[in-house]
Amino acid sequence: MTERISEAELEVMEVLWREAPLTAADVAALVDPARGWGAATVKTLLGRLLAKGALAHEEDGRRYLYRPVIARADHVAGDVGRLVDRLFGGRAAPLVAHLAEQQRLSADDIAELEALVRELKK
Amino acid sequence: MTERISEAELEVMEVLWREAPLTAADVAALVDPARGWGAATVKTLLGRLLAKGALAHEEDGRRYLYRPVIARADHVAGDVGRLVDRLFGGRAAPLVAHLAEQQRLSADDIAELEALVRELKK
DNA sequence: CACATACGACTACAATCGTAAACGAAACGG
DNA sequence: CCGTTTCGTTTACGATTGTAGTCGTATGTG
Repeated sequence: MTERISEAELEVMEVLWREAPLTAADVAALVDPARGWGAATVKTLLGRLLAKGALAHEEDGRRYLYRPVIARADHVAGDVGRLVDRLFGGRAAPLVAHLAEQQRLSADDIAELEALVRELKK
Repeated sequence: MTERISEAELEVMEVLWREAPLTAADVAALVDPARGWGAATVKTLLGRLLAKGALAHEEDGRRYLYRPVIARADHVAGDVGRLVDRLFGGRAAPLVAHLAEQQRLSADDIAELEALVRELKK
């Protein structure tokens, strides 16, 4: 469960977080076509994710139905946490400041942020 | 310049972003002791960073003085950008919301954020 | 029932990464 | 001047990652 999920593996997880359980063929059909993956590649990734404990499978006749074991939010938290530790000394505020500087915040985002801050202050 | 910098390599970059130029020995002496790296490991990493174009070196007698070619802010922007794309659909606001939910924002952070929002709104 | 097919398991293989050791040349110390 | 230390360069080697291919078997099809 503490195993890291690679970039390519994440693509597979995203599919299963969106909808599960699915067969390998289903997953292959649903991954971003831009990846250009064949069925074999998806099968490899499913196998690795099983080994990592990120997925579980239940038998359905002669094939498997895959479902996520870890929640997306948990994965995201781990990834974000590592980034914050690595680049921002473990503090979140500097990350927000960075986002602001990079103009990655639209007017809507800022409005949203404002509401968020109001909420947090309570 | 567009080459990715790995986790271990980043440790070396951090030293040189803090102070440069430095010799390989200096860098080895300044990396986080928790890494437990020998001089050889640091030399490998410096070599790889040179190959990636993240560092440059100038001769100083028979050894080199290393200095960053890419700015820390640029690296951070790239890393954060990739994370935002990968996990938050390219939008920064959901990341901030995530940080809030994870209680990764202290009271001070929130105050800082508030000031930031006020600034952004102008 | 024979054969094509669909599946999962196993194998492959180059690139990157983490972590060094080996080697060769230059320089310093005595 | 000769051995020792110091550098940078080259080589090493297992783990992970990206991207499949192969193989054996269960299955559906005619």
